[in-house]
Amino acid sequence: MLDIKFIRENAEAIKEVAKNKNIDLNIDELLDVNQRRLLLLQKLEDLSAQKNAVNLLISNAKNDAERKAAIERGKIIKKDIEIDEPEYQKIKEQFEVLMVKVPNLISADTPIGKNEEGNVEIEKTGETPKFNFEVKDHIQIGKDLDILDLEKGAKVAGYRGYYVKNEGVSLMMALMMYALNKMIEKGFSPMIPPTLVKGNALFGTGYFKGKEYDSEVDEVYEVASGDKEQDGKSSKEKKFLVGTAEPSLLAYFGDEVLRQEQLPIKVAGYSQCYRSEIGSYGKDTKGLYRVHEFMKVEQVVLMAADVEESIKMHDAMLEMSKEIHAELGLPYRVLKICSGDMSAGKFRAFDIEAWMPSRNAYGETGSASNFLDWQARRLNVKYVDKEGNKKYVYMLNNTVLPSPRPFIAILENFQQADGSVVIPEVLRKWMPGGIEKIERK
RNA sequence: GGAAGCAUGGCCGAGUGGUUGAAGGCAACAGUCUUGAAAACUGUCAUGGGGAGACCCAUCGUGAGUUCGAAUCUCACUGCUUCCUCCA
Repeated sequence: MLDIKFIRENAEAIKEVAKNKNIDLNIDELLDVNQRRLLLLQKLEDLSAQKNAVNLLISNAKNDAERKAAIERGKIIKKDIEIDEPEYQKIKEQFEVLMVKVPNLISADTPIGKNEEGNVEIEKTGETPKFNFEVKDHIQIGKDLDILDLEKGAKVAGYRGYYVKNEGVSLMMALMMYALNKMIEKGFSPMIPPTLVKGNALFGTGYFKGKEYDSEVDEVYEVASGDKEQDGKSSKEKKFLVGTAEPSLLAYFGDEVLRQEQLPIKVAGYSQCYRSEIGSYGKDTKGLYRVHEFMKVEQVVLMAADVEESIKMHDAMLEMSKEIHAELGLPYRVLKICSGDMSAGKFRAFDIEAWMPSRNAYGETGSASNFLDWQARRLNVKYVDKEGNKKYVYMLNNTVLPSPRPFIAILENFQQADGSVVIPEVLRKWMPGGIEKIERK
């Protein structure tokens, strides 16, 4: 969300961003609705002022006649207010629906592009492996080593379901432990946040495109049955499954006023993640690449409102992802995300992609985003700066490691001629017995 | 499962129908004093919105209601706390 004053003063720039982000929004309509809203608001406020004046007359009346006359006048004003009030509510709602759609500006270095094809590769590191034997994909490797079972996954969980088994479990948990410990070393506080949350956490972070959840466009699961109240009835409060720890981690600070000395706040969350994958039915239908649930370590930062500093922090977070990929020995590349592939709230974003031999391509394994204060306005998270002013904090987030895709990359990149898979050295301390490779039984 | 209570500014906390947007304290900021700091003293200090401004409007968990007038009364909702009971 942006400030309406800012929108008014920068209408042309925002129109440009909306166009570049492929967001269907008429800024002129918003400004017009706002004009009408303000007109009505002024009228109502004027009536309220009259009413308040009459109230004062009543309490200071010298005699009964004076009092009675004032009371009568009060009643008339009240009627006028009751006529205009519903009209105002209506236009206010219209205004809010439009406001929520307004995109954040994009950084000067963000490439302009229509869609993901406009993303710009800014770095490519590591040798992609050459194999002198027939390369298998992670599905085959997983089956051969008895560490992955997709048939049973589909049987029990349906489309995109999966079971991880045996050393596969150790490997996946090792990835999570490694990522979490890495973040603790980097000064992030670890958290296990809730994954079943109220709508506001998802609205506040921008995962709902509108004010309310829309199952047609929002890639979020709504839980069908609410919580049970004390009286045994179902709660009316809707609950949702998060697609990342980010909403839970950021909403933790919702409606709070922090002190500048507390900033930056750095948190790393480990959570299960749920994605309905709406709108990607035909995509990546095989294997672990696109699944409905997985584990992930996510990092978020809340910091003082300084664009330059936030860009530095954003870059530093990307560096951590690069370090992790390098330590795992995965060839990777970094993309600068273009306007058309950026969601409404983002100011600047990178993806990191690891090499996946079976795809003969890089596949996304992480995404680092800088939202400036766009999320903080929705979540209402402020801080008091050194001069005593209240400002919205800046919020950034980045994938530290998701569980399935790096798992794919490891199986496929480190497969050996004998069918075994070598475990990256940094993960071995989390493997039972410290094993160096997963071998066929 | 039973019973009671609470929700006020960055924090704590007073306030039970009419200049209460709200006492007091803490924190913060500015100043005096000091070589500097601390202490002490003085002052400033809720948020959002409208207006060029004087100033005006809204907000005491949320929503509705009673009233000419609500932080204060009524109802619903949400959250929290305590006690008993039960279970680990």
